[in-house]
Order: sequence, then structure tokens, then C-alpha cells
Amino acid sequence: MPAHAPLRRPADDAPAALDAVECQPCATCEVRAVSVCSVLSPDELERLAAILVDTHLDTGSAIFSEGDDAVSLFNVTGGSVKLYKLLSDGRRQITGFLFPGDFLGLAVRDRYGYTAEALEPVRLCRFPRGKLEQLMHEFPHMKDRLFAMASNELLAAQDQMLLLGRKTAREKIASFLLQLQRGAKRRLQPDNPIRLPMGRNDIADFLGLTTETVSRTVSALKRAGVIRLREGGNVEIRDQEGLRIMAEGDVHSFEQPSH
Amino acid sequence: MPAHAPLRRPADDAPAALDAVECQPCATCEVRAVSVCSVLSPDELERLAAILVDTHLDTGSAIFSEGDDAVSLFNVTGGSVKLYKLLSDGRRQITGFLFPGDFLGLAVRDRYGYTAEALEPVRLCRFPRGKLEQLMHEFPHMKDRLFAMASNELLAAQDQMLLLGRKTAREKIASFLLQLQRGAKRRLQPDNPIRLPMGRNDIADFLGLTTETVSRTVSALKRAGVIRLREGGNVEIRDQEGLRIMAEGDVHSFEQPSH
DNA sequence: CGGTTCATTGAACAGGCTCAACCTCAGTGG
DNA sequence: CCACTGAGGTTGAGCCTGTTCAATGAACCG
Repeated sequence: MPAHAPLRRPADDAPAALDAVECQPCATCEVRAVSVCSVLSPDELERLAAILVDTHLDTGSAIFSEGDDAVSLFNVTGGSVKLYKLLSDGRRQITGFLFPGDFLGLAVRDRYGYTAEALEPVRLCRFPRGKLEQLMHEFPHMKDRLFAMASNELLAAQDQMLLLGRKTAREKIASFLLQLQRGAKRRLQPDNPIRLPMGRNDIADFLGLTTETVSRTVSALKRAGVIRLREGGNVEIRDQEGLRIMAEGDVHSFEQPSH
Repeated sequence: MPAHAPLRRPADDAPAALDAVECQPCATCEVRAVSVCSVLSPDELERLAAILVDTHLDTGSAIFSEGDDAVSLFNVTGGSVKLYKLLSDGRRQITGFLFPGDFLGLAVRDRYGYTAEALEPVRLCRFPRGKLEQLMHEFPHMKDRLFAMASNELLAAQDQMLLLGRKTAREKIASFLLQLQRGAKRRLQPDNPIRLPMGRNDIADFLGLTTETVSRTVSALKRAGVIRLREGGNVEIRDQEGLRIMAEGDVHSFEQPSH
């Protein structure tokens, strides 16, 4: 595994640490400004803090699985998460990656429609569903905020459908890199060498490709000088405009140095 | 190479197609029970009726285009609609088909993120955005209803991503037919010979295929005795279980009525 | 009738997949 | 300190599904 991004957590042992965090979970939250909580007054935030459980999970742990009773909703406060659906023979489609500030469980009936799994050590605020719904009832502007977030997700899903249904492998990879970059920029993280917390196989299952094709295509972009691989598998975008054009598929050819 | 589909302009330029508000648009509405309006009291319904404009459009008319100012939201009351996004070279992805009872404009910022076009003569309630938002403010349960509808759309979008990214042509066609059937059943329309208001090309652009592949695959299903083509291009499902198995995969196909 | 549009079918092609080998690197234990 | 291991990543060769290109058929409509 690549080096785990260190997660801030109190130095004590587990139970004590959990209690400490629960006392002031929001006060030290680094993503409050970009998540649901940003619309809450101090009083409201306190009410919200009273129902949340600060949760830490290791790489690969499932937050919940498709078909589970949807008893909790979550807000990602550190690390990253992948969401996916499976076919019975094991084929997998990753429907999204979540990063700090993202809300998890917007589209939910009584059972989760997909699986959520930690891509790296992850920190979440867990909200019991009933209690959160009660709070949303009391704070309508919080519901509005979640509605707006759901709308944005829906627009993103439509972009992804266009990508999956109609883009070539090269366009998919280029779009994906730009998408990660925009996300990082939005949450005020470094956006030129971009961090890729997911492996090639996850990228493939997100883009509707195979790992081999992802690998080959990334190599081709590297060879063309559009990107460069940096330490930890991070990616530096060297030709922003070229990548943008490539993502939209305007350009049909640019020769590859044959050998 | 950019063979853009010719687009007739929206109703503003075609006053003939736009009827005046009916006296009692909701009283005669056949889909009230399955659309947003179902949660409104008679008084509230009256308020809603006061702001809507009953609109009729012909086949091929654009209801709005990607990038337009999002000034109106719509409720489909008759006919059907396709939503799509385009790439600069004309490649198209249809992100959804709408039928009576469906709401149009849930995922909207200040501009529409996709184009909506009538598949056949269509009837819509048009709501000026500001006024509808005002009403939603007054009737929170209506906002809740729209939120629930947006959630369902999001779940459907995730299913569609799985289909686009990971299913074969045969699985796509089978899934599509079953999806249409479920939709028809939900809105209490005939669900065995299913009506297909869209052409092969639209189906192809919805499933991430070409018209030829759609045609060939439908022919294969026909040859296998799973379906039969009826008058008007409608489809009779002759082997429900076979089709379900063909659509494949979804082991967790726990089906829930969406309302 | 011709004209237009859409659906179907066939033949050849190609983008991305499958299968398989090899490489890199971190972790582990001798 | 180095060999071994295992997981993930890269690269190659051949193949297959679905595309492209092209021709024909069917339905509709003035």
C-alpha cells in the first residue's frame, strides 16, 4: 500500500480518544466550512454535535454494504471513500469517490443501494438516521443544503453517464484527472500535483475500463508529456489545456512517438 | 462529423404550440396521484395551480437546452420526454426518459445542465422557478416530496452507471425493457405489451450503444422468443423470467415502489 | 407513386478486453 | 543485509464485442 495519509487523532488509546473527540468534534473539524454544517448556527451545530458519533475506519473497511438497513448517514471529515455496486458475477461499478466535506447517504431508501468502503483511513461523523431527520425537520435550511447537495450529485451523475456511455478511454482518463483536480481545488487542497488515493483497479471500475487500459492510457499521457507521475502515485498535470481538450474529445489525434 | 440533431426551438418562438392556461388544469389531471401534487391539500393545490402554465409541445420540440437560464421547472402530465447531454462532436448521451408524473428540473443550478426534448406530443405544467420556490417554502412537505424524488433519481442514476460501465449489449437491452416495464406498472399503465415511444437511436444513446447494435440485439431477443414486436413498435415480453436473468447481475434486486 | 425517415442486416474493422509475463516496491523474516 | 513474498502496476499479443460503413427493407406521407 502507498503511505497512509496520517489522520489527526488524539494520542490517547481508543475509548478515551473517542470521548475526547465527542466533546468538541466540530470545533476542530477542518471541513466544516465546505460541508452541510456550514449553514448551521452555533446553537444548531451543538444540537448536531449531540447526535453524531465520530468514527474512524481503516483502509478497506466497509462503512455499509448494499442491502444493509439504512440506519445511519455520514459526513466525511477525513480520508476518502469509494461507493460501488456489484453484479452477481463480480463485475463492479464505482459510482463515486467521496472526500472530506462530502455527505454520504443522500440517496437512500430503507436500505442502502450501494456499498461504501474506506479507500484509506477515514474519519466520519455518523448520524443516526431518525435523529438527523428530526433535526432537519427543526432546521429547514439544513434540509435545503442537503437538497442542494443531492442536486449537485445528480448533475455529477449525469456527467458520469456521458463519460461512461460515450467517451473513449483517453477521454475518460483525462476527464477523471480534471475532475479530481476540480474537487481538490474546491476543498482548498493542493490541485496540481493531484493526490490519487485510489488504485488503478478502482479507477478502472469507476471509468468502465480495465486496469490494463487505465495503465496503458496513463502511460500514453505520460509519454505525450501531458502529465507526469510523482511520488506516491500522485499526478502532476503539465499541460492543463491539452488535458481539457482531450477530456472533451475535440481533438481526434495527436501523434504518439511510435517507439 | 458533427452531425448535430436538428433542434426545433422552444415554445417561446412557437406560440401556436402553446395553449393558454386551462381553467381547471389540475381537476382533470390524470397523473396527479403519482406526481408531486399528490401530497398537496386542495387549498395548496389551488395555490400551485395559480402559478402553473399548462403547456403543450410537439414531437422534437426542445423544452429547454443545456446552458439555458433555468427559469422554469416542469411536471410532465402527458406524453414523454428525453434528457440528454452532447459532446462537442455530436456524440450524445441520453440521461433519462420522463413520463407522466415525472418532475423535470430537480437538478438545476442557474442554468440547465442538459437538454430536454419532447419524444412525442407532450403536456407539461410549467412552474416559474421563483414562484415554485416560494411555494415550497410555504409547503415544506412539498419540498420533502421533491427531495424524495431527487433521491430516487439519484439511485436510478447509479443503476444506470452500472449499466453503462459494466453491462453487455444484451444485458443493457434486457435491463432497459424491464425498466420501462416497471415504470409503466408504477404509473398504472399497460405493462405487458410495453410502449416504446423512443426510436432505436434514442435507445442506443441511452444505453451507450449504436442503433445497429440495438437493432441486432432486439432481433436476437426476438429470435430467442424472449420478446415479440407488436404494432407501433411496442414490445411484448414473452419470457419475463428469462429477461430478468438476462438483465443479470443484480443479485440485490430488491424492488421497492418509489413512492 | 417518389421521397424521407427509421429499422434491419451484412461485412470488415478496431478499441478495449483477456490472458499472461514481468516489473516495482514494501514488508517480513532468515 | 538480503532473499522471499505478495500486491499492485506495466507491457505485450491476440481476440472479441460492439462499431463503422454500406446496402436493403419497411412504414409513412405529401
